[in-house]
Parts: sequence; C-alpha cells; structure tokens
Amino acid sequence: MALKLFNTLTRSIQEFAPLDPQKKKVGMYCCGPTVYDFAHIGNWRTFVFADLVRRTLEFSGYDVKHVMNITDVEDKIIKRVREQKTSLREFTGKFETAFLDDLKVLGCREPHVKPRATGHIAEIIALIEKLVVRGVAYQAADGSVYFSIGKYRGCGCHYGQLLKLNLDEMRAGERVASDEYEKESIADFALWKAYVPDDGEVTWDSPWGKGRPGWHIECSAMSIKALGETFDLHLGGEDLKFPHHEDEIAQSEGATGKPFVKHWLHGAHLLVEGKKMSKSLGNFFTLRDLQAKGFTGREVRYLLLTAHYRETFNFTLEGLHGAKTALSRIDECVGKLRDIAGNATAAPDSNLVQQFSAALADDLNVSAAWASVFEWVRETNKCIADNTLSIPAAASALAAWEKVDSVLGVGVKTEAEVPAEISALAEARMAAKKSKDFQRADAIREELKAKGWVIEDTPKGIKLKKI
RNA sequence: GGCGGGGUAGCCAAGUGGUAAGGCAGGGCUCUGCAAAAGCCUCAUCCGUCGGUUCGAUUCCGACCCUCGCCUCCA
Repeated sequence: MALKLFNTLTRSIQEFAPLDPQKKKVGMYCCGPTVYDFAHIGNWRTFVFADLVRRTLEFSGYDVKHVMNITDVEDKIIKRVREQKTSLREFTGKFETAFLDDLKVLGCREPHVKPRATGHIAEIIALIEKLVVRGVAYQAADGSVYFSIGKYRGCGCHYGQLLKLNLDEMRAGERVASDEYEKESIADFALWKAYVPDDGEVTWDSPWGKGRPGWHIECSAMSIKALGETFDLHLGGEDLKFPHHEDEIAQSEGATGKPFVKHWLHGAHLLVEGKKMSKSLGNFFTLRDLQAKGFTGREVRYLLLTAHYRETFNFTLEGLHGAKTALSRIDECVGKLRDIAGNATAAPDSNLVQQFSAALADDLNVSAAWASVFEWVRETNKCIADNTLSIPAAASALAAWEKVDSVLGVGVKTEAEVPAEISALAEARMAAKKSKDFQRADAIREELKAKGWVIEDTPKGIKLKKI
C-alpha cells in the first residue's frame, strides 16, 4: 500500500514518492538536539516520531539515509559554558552522550549520520559566502552577517512556504526591537554572529572576522552536505516551522537556486497532565526522571506512539501506568506464542500485517495500527486458550508480530534473571502448596510481591514475573 | 491583533454523511486451594453549545463558548 504523509509545504496528505529514480533511496533529515541540557519528554516525542517515520519507510522497503544534527554551539550553550567555567567540547559532549544513550533506551534506531555544527564551520562559511555572492546576505555595521528577506523575495523567491506569513503585519517581537543587532529589516536573521567578549573561547575565523554561526545555517549546511541540495524529507517539531525551517529553506534555496526539501513533516507538541510543561508546575520530565519513577524506555515509547503525530498529545503518569499494563498483555501473548512455536518458523500471518500496514500508510495512523495489534492479541489468546493454535500457526503469528514490531520497536520484555533467593522462595511455596499449607504459600506469595516479583500458577507450572 | 490546531466514555485516543476502533481504569465470569500485571466478556442512544443543509450529521455549513500552539529561544 502506498504510503501517504501530510506535507506541511502543501498542507495536504500526499503519496510519498522518493526523488530517487530507482524509487529506493530516501534522504531524511531531522532537526536534532541542542545539547545544553537533558532532553525532556516533549523533545522525545519528536525524536520517537522521527524514528517512526524512518522505520515506516524501511518497513515500506525504502533504503533510508537518516541524518540528525547535533547543535553544539548556540547562545544557551555558550552561556552555560561561561557560567560553569568549562570548555565547549566538554560541556556539550556530556549532553550529547546522554542524548544518544536515551535515544537507545527509547528504542530509536541510531541515525546514520550525526553531524555536529562545530564540525562543519567550513561548510557553513562556504554557504554564507555563496549567499553573499548572490546578494541575499550582507554584513552589517555590527560585523554580523544577515540574510536579507527583502533581497531574497526580490529575486522572486518565496519566503513563507510552510505557513501563511504576513510580514508587514507581523508583530515585531520586543526582544528583536530591543536588540542591539543592526539588521536592515526586522525579519532578517543572522547567518554569522560577530564575536562578543561573552563568547569567550567559542569563536572561529571567517571572511567577516571572528564569530560563530547563526542558529539556522548549520542545518542547511549539514543537510546539503549529507543529502544533497534537494532531498526527500525534513522533519522536526511544529514550533520549528517558523522561523527555523522557513529560514533553512531561504538559505538553502537562496544559495543553490533549487528546491530544498520535497516533503516537510512536523510533529505536534505534548502537554503533561493537561498542562504545558514547565519546571514550576512539576510536570517537566526528562527520560531519566521517568526511569527513576520505575518506568522503562519501551513504556515511554509506547505511550508516545499511541497518538497521531499531528495532534497535541496529553502525556500523563496514569497513561504511563496504562502503557505498562498494555505492553504486558502483548508480552504475555508473544511469550505464549514462543512457547508453542518453539524453533518452528513460518511466513508472517498476513492478516495482522495487512491491517497494520494499511493503518500506517494512512499518514501514520498509529492508533489504528495499535488497534490491529490488540485485536490480534485477543484473537490469538482465544486460540491459545482453546488449544486450537498449531505450531506452524504460532510461528506464523510470531513472525507477523516481529514484522509489525520492526516499526513499533517495543520488542518484547526480556525475561529477567530470577535470583536464587526468589526461586528458593518459589520452591518453598510449591512445597507449602503440596502439603496444603496454603496460609504459608500465600505468605510467601506476599513476600515475593514485596520483593518485586509476581508468581502465577499456570497449567504448565509456576511463572515468575518481575514487577 | 494575525495565522493554525483541538473539544468523542472516569482517563488516554482513532474514526465515519447511515448511526461510535483500540488501550487503561471499572464491572461480570473462567482457570485456581485462594490468586494473579493469566484469559474471556462487558462498559458512549452518543461525539463542546446553538442553529442550518439532508430522508438521515458526531461527521458538511454558520455562529458562539472553551482550549492549545506559532508569530520571540523552544521538539
């Protein structure tokens, strides 16, 4: 089934078709983290969304090149480097590592290319030079180089592709107005920021003097380097549409004269407990905060993947508890299938895969995709309970699950190693049961629960599960 | 002020011009000595409010109310 995705450029759902004449290779760029702190749950929604897009493309048979930049030079970073009296590399390195670790915890496939802004200063300078030569960039009296929206539009280019902009009626932000920058026009944005003493050691030489890159230029420089002047997909959070993505388009198309990106995708934000995340409300979570509360990466991933990417999602702790229970239902079912299937292999059951693919192809309707999974779980459980599931059928069901999980990426909970103390208690309980000492058996069950283990009696014997 | 999303059961969340997927919680049942984060079943006469179009609207149109986002750093 053809994959359909919403394209912010056209504000409509379109069939996805790669630029590659062979219709095989897909270039995808996702705006990555600014490494000045640990990423929060809202950031993670976007990165899990990007992973969903990538996995869906791979599931659909495309050969994806996934690029995600690491922004490691920027105002907030410089400020903190100065405050903490550390070096840029040391400071950003710490958060970059944490970010990549967390990305893995959330089951995201690692991007193939992860360029750092500081590793592409030469490319950035070259791109700015091109813009200066083409007359759409200028150096102001303050030494900084700016992109001229007026000149850009003057050559017939379109500024405001991702959203309707009425530049004349746009409110000049107070911040911009009180800015010391000497731009020709308020809408113009910095490509190269001239050195100021507060920048400390963070500076590079350029044809315009010492300084550092502006915020948007790195993405243009690095995406063009990794994926070419025109590529298939660019994604990010919805807040990035303007000005960041709009400016990326302007810089890139201003420099190359070619269309920059064919298909733009934007993920909506999330609320936490119905409110905008903020540290003062106490609803500001990093992945680490949630792990400290006992939740796992796959549970967080599941929850983030239950809602459509273009809808605001309400992330709640209650929902996260529900995620735990919902996943254990799948784990239970898949575990039973594995027991039945043994070493048998079979082609994936097409029913689940078909329904799942159809849901996904419809602009990533993950809610419907999960519905197909849970319906399958119920049907499968019925067959297991009836003892009507043959070994080949179990193997086929298992293969189908693995196929859909190549997109969902929640895997199956790995069976925790049972410590000697726990299995000893389980055996003691068995002995008590045999001698009909149910009081003692129940006491042991409580003890196990207190130690974090649930014991279940099944027809095939006892089952220990870590809470 | 400009632009753009939303309002569907206790909570989260799909969807459709012909009468509401799925998950969690709740209720019932089965297995069990009793249980279970085991399994099955059940759970919205109704989709913000008021009008309109229609044989029929939650779905289309209009008005209104509420809410969120972008316009300034932000996923």
